[in-house]
Amino acid sequence: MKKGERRKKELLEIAYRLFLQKGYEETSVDAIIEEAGIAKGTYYYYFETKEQMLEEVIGMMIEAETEAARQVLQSPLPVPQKIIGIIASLRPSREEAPIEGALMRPENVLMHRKILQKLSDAVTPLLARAVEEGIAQGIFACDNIAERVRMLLVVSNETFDQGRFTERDVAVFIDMAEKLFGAKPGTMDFIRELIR
Amino acid sequence: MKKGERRKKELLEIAYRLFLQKGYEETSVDAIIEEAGIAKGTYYYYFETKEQMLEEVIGMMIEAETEAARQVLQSPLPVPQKIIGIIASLRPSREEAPIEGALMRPENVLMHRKILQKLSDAVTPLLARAVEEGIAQGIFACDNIAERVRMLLVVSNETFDQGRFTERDVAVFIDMAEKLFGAKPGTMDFIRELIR
Amino acid sequence: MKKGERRKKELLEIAYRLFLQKGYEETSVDAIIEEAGIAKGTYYYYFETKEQMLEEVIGMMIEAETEAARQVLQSPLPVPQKIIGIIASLRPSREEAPIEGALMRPENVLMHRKILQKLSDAVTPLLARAVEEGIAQGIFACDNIAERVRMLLVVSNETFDQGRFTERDVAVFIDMAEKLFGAKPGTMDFIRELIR
Amino acid sequence: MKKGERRKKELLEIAYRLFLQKGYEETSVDAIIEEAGIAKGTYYYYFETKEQMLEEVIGMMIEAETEAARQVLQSPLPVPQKIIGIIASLRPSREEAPIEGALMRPENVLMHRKILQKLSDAVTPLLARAVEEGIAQGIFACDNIAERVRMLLVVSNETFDQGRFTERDVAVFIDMAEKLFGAKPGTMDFIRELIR
DNA sequence: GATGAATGAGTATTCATTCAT
DNA sequence: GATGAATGAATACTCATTCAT
Repeated sequence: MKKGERRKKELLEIAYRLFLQKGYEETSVDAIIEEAGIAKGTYYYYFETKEQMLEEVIGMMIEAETEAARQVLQSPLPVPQKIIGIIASLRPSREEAPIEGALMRPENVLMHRKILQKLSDAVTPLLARAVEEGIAQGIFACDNIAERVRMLLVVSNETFDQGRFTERDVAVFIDMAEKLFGAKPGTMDFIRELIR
Repeated sequence: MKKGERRKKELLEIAYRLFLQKGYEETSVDAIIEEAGIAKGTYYYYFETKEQMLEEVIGMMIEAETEAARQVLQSPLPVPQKIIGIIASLRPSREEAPIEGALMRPENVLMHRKILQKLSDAVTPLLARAVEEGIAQGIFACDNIAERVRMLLVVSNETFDQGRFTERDVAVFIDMAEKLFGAKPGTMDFIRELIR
Repeated sequence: MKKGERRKKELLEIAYRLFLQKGYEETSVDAIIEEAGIAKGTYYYYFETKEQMLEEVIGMMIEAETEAARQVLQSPLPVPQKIIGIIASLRPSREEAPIEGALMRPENVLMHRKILQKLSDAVTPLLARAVEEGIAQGIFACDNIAERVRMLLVVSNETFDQGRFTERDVAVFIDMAEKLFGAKPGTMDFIRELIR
Repeated sequence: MKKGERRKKELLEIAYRLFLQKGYEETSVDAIIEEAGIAKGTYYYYFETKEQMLEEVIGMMIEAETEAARQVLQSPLPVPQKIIGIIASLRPSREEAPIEGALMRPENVLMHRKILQKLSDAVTPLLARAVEEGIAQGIFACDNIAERVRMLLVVSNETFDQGRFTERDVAVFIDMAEKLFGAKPGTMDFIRELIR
């Protein structure tokens, strides 16, 4: 990696952190360059606009997430665990940036949305493959796989991202996940442990 | 209603329209007062801050929506139709403000989110009552009603608000709705017509 | 004149002075507001953009110049004196703002050009009327009056605005002016005194 | 011509084109180097500042124009045709850079002015020689030749550069040109064809 | 109730220039 | 000869909010 590229990645990481902490709109270019200890011009040497930087930040994140998902997919875990594992890994705020609130705070809605959409697009085919695997193994039985996967993602995001969910939410989620994929009751019960 | 109140409501309606058209952040106080034909001072006589106005705009909307939902609930429709009817009425952009895109556009994500959350809070108990009715009638069979209702709302919003959904999305949605509430297959098939 | 209007005119005058001193492009909004002792917002309360302000500055100037020209036209001076008097009054840098160089300096070329064009448009009909008067009196004899007037204006501007002209320039100018309007040699000789 | 010089001339030509297209101020160094496919540093290896480059661009142009004028002067054309020919050749936008508008556009006023001034300085002596020739041939009869030549140049520039002139402008121009040099009426009538 | 003049901190972006390699 | 990363002062413009009248 060349000098310029390293610098750029460094900037992306700083920006990512600031975006999460204060929100994209609320993070000024000034704040970013101060944090990075560079001049205004240097910033604009690497990024054409602030928005373009956001795209790159998101792109970087997506790449990392999907890579992680690919790993899970290739692991020897049982299919249901794979699926839930991948879904669980999609919450960057948990592992990477343990900043309370983070993506769910109103200032971040825009970024959150963008990330979710792209992440969903990238991860859906991976999850679909896992479901097919499950069907082949007789664990699942369903059609319209991609649509079901996407629906599960949506519910998962909305239910768990807020950080505010009850045991009953989990119970319903499990019930729904099983029924979505036509699994036997109890197949997904392990989620209960996972989430706690 | 006194003169001042009327004026205030008028302002709220103008603001609501502008917020939908251009997004909350992108709508300046200047734009609002110009549209309303009033002076800056007058605006701040009625609203402490622009954000407070947003809250009131949302409040006004919620009230209208829940009132509509209450109407549906008291109607003599079959329970499944009631439920779907209420959910369908939650999309303000369709009936109230026929502005294409509107709430789903990125500028509106913030407002969208706020509205959805509050709307969901307000409407969930109404929907829950409908589900209970359905259980009493033997059409549904499930526990954790509130959680299930909320999940359905989430999926509905995410799936249909974007305006971009396929027949397969609808099929999966129907399947899921039936299973969520423990209804017999086919109970919710009427949705297919409704949505077309 | 209301409070706001007075303020606006004051700003226009300050800006005019600064534009002449430093050139339009080189005069920042910051410089103007500092000189005027007002806040950024106040400036933009009165002017939508800096360029719009330039238009207004120019408009103000044109108005003053043409008014002066009208005065000369109504005076009891001999026609040739009227014409030359009006042309002479068109050089704002001389009487109004005795700033050396001023309009002719490269930074001001743009403004200069704009002013000259508009001034020329406004003053040409006045001068044309004077020429017609001269024709009626048998002093002049020519056709295409407007075109001749405009040509005289052009030459006058280019020759005398630079401030660097010789006696021979004056002699040629006089000769040309006489011939342009078909006057007898010597009719315009008084210019020699005027310019010195 | 050495490698370095060739490169420099190439840069000057690119810059000249860009300056005409977008104006000097509006053409950034970045734009120039991108077009030329060189690095920032290389640019500053050849030119100390952007303004100095402008001077060189203009110098290059002047040289080309005066060379053309010299050619006309040595040609066997009748004197009036020589003079008008030279004047006509001074409009670079016509022959050299067929960019509509070009020099007359407000962004270019500065460069235009600089060019005109220098061009005028360089060409005046050549034109003066032509006039002297005309006097020797008995076609012209006048004094203060240099001043008259310069005045003609000024009028020509202002009248024809804008592209917007009427037949009457041409008529007045011809009349004035003849009188300026003391030529017989009709001597310059050929201009009418030339311009059409 | 209503006005509108005034505020000023804040924003993203531009660009000629430098210099170590 | 040539590179390209780095600079930082400068710029026009926005906008929610205040307050004396």
